[in-house]
Amino acid sequence: MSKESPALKGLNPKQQEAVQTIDGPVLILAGAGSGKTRALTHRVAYLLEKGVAPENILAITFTNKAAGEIKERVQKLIKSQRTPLMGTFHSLCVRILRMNADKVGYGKNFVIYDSDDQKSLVKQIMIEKGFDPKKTAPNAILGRISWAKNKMIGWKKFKDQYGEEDFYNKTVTAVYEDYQQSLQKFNAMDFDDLIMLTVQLLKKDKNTAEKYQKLFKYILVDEYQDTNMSQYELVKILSEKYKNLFVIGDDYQSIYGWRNADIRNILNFEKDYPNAKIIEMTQNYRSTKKIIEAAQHIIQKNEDQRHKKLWTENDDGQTIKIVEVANEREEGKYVIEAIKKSQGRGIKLKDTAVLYRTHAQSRAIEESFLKANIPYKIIGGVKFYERREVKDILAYLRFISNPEDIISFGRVYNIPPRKIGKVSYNKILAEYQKKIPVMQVLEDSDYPAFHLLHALLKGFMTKSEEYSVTKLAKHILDRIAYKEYLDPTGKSLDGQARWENIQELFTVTKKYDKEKPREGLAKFLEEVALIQETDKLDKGSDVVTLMTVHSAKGLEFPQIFMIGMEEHLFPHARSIMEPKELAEERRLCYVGITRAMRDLHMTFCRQRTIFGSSENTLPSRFLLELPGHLVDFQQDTSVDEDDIVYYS
DNA sequence: TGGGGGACCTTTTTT
DNA sequence: AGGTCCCCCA
Repeated sequence: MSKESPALKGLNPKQQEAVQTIDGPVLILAGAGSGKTRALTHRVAYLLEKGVAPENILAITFTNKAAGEIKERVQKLIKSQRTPLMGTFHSLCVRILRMNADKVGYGKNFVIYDSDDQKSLVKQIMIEKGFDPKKTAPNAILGRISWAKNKMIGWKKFKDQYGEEDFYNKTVTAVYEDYQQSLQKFNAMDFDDLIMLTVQLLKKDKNTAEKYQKLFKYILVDEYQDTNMSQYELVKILSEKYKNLFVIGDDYQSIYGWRNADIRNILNFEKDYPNAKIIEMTQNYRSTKKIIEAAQHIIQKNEDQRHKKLWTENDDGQTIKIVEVANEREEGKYVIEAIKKSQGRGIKLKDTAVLYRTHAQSRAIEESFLKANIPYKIIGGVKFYERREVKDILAYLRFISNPEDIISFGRVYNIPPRKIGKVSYNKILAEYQKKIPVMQVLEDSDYPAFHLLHALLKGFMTKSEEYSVTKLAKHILDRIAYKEYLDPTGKSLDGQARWENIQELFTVTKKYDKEKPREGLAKFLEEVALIQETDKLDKGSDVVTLMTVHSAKGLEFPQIFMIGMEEHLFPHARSIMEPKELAEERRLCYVGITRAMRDLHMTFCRQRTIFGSSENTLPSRFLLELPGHLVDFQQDTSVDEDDIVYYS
């Protein structure tokens, strides 16, 4: 080990190899807790140390938070004025597209639609085209469109390939075309477009492609097992010139197949990049031997994986607690009691996370925490940026930023109520189809309510040229009397909470107040569109974290509770029929178990309330697979007094 | 026009 | 059980 190199300090031999192999394609198979982030960070530092210019390094991570952390840690290792470009696939693509929007037929101030916006647009199109959104779920259509985009199949190609198939595909074909053209007309992109359009751009325009290929001499991709085909293509094109491509991941932790991630990207890496170097990192630094062994038991049943064995020098540790309870309330009680006991052993609340398979489980467990007065935070669920009040104000800002955005207008026109109903809105929509801008329609109308709205919005647009984002947002709230709209009496708890959410939004807008007004607004809207829930997770406050297993990926906690370990819930009912999906549930379970450093509790209920009615349940097959010497089974026979339990 | 009330449908995971 | 959608009345 070179003493001079801080980038190589404190690494095991495998990690050192990963850091030092800088030329050509490299695949790191990094088991859970094997120091993946560490290897990535040190590799960036090592490149800088070797004199590679920061702008020639591109690091793609799964979340913006991960990017931020790596940035921070790199700076601790090596002092550099400029930092390499680090971010998610989506943020990288936005960056490229902002500079080249005209080349793909968009204006450079395009907006990004979230799933809500997508859904309203699809619904609108379905109705126009005479499809019944109740018969064919808009989400199903969107799922198919997303699938196509992830496979780089645009609407024309989709029409050629699937346009004549079954009714479902015919519907998708019809909607897809309109959907895509509407997006372009609105100057809006959905998440999948960001990647697809970037790849299309680079394929079409060799000069642009070459520019980025020359720029990104060293490319690093984290969580490679969760990349989809369009992302795979993007990476392939960008790395074509220098082929200094470093990917890191773990096929055991591939849990985004439903989002069209393709596990074959990691399984076939050396086929795609023939002289690739492959390094396995299998020493785990996170968990006890028992936890590792349990995880290994779960995962080894999967075929079609790169079989590797995780090992650790850590202690044996405690046995895993498996707990049977009567129902969700008892489950909550068990979790609370166990947490209280663990506090006695010096485990802090922030050292603990409760993981569940579905968001629907969060409500019951949340109630237990409320009742016990133990502070907690929930990651995900109804996300901050999807809350009604936040979306309302964002819709105003988005429409001001981009008056073509009729979906945002659809949110704005009658909030708060100003006597413009669906009928009037449809008139505007009809005019809009004839390519008359919304603002024009409002102005030309002889309906007074339209004039008022026009004046209001026009005023906002003028102010947006001179006001900072915060000032503009406050101005809007003030002018539309939003606070009064939320809570006319000032007494409802709900209204207060909503108003507080809006106040919280200002902590984000403030970051952009120093920018030029319009630019600050655009940047703010962009951050909001791409932010992730786990990005907000800060280690500061001493509270228990509640989240789905998916959200827990990449995190670790001394104490983990996996609740609802029941058949049909985990593995989920929707996955049981399909071996591929079942394999993914298994990997998800593996991810959950390997989040735990020392203590792991897994609970299951005999009965669970599903859609309001109580159903009998069976323990998860995953629990039954754990060998006896690793687990400590505990049956909680106490029941609520009015619960009668039948259990066979 | 919009709010209230009832029917009905929902729950997988999210950038 | 809870949210959403739709219809009808004021």
